[in-house]
Amino acid sequence: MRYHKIPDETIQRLPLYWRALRLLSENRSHVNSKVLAEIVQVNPWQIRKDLSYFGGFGTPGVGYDIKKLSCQLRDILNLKNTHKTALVGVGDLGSALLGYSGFSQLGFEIVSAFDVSTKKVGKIKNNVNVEDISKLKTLKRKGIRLAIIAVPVKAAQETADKLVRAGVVGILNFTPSYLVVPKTVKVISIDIAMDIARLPYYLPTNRAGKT
Amino acid sequence: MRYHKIPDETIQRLPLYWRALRLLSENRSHVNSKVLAEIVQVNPWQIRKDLSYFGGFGTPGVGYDIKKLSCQLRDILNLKNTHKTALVGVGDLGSALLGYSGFSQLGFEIVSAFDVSTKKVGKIKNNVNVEDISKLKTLKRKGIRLAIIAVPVKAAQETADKLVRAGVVGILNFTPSYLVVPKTVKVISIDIAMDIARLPYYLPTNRAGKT
DNA sequence: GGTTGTGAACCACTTCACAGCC
DNA sequence: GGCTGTGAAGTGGTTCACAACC
Repeated sequence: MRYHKIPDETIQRLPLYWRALRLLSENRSHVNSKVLAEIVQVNPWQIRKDLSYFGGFGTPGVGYDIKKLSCQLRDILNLKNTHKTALVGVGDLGSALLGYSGFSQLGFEIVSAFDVSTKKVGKIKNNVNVEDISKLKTLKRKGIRLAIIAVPVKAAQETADKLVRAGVVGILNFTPSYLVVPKTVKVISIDIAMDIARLPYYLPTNRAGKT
Repeated sequence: MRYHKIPDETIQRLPLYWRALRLLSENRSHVNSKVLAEIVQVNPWQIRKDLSYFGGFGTPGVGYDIKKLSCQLRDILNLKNTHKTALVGVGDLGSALLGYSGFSQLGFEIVSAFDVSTKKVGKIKNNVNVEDISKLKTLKRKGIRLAIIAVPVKAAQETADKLVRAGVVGILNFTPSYLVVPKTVKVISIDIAMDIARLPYYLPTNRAGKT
């Protein structure tokens, strides 16, 4: 019954559990679903169900061994070894991402950066040398299989195509466009503008609009 | 039947429709659900259902008037007038957000920025004066009701509390923490790290793990 | 003929409830 | 007694199919 028809929603919650466990591990050795549930703001049975998709990690009457569960989640999420990552587009957003500690904490290491601007190529940012976009082909040789796209919208698909040709199998897309890629390549899109755009909907106004 | 029990998922899709319509409006005056569906990568009947929650905007046999629908979506999403917004935390991320054109395109205007660091206070970034965090109280007087939190995790809840006290009713939270706020305040959290963390799960490996 | 709008059917995730285990 | 793991029930968003309309 393992690894079979697991809801995407479950996969989305696993990192939350994992992060909570990391914090908990500083103070205690065990946790039950009720306590964990409160931290990540979901129901206890949701957590138990999620974890049960991958097998029983807990002990009835006791709860979950934090160290052990943490390790197993890390394994499931495939975060055990560090992932060398390339960044394409070193503009405002790209630069911010280069300095973003969240990546390294999760085991991502931006080892390569690319841009089209001759102004940026050759510069060194956060210990990473910015290369010309034409050097993308070298990714395969370097064993880099993950990439972050932080280029202007119009260049997004083209960049994705190049990355796929360079052997990239996972893409973090920060542009607001749907990328067409082979089924073997996984794209996760982060579209900040679209998240932001729905905030005003929920604000108190003269309208009746509410959930 | 208007404004009653509308799925959150629908609200999340409306901005996508809106953006697609903006692009389409440059070339044509009408669009049907099939074409729009292809652009935003959802099913035609999903679009029709979503729109039907708010009333009939289309014409059978013809489709949707792009200008009209666009305008109506903007109205539903409450994006008609610009929203003055405050930014708290002018670090890497905060700075990137200050230069982010996505905000202004949606009608958000960052008119005020705050930080605790004496190094940053007093500086001017992207035409915005960085003030000391203690000046947050002035938001109410200035009529600013939206805020972006881009501070370190530990300061997140404290910042949220201050913002609520200063009359803020909508918060964009870029920190990885659950914010406790009154029910009248809407928080939208953007947790980049958690989106990123699930990418490796989908990568082809020795494991059997797949959806 | 083409397309919308929508009640009904469907399906997938969530929630429940309890057997099983410590 | 306390807590997990899970089949079964419930719920709500998605998909369908077709009547209504241009």
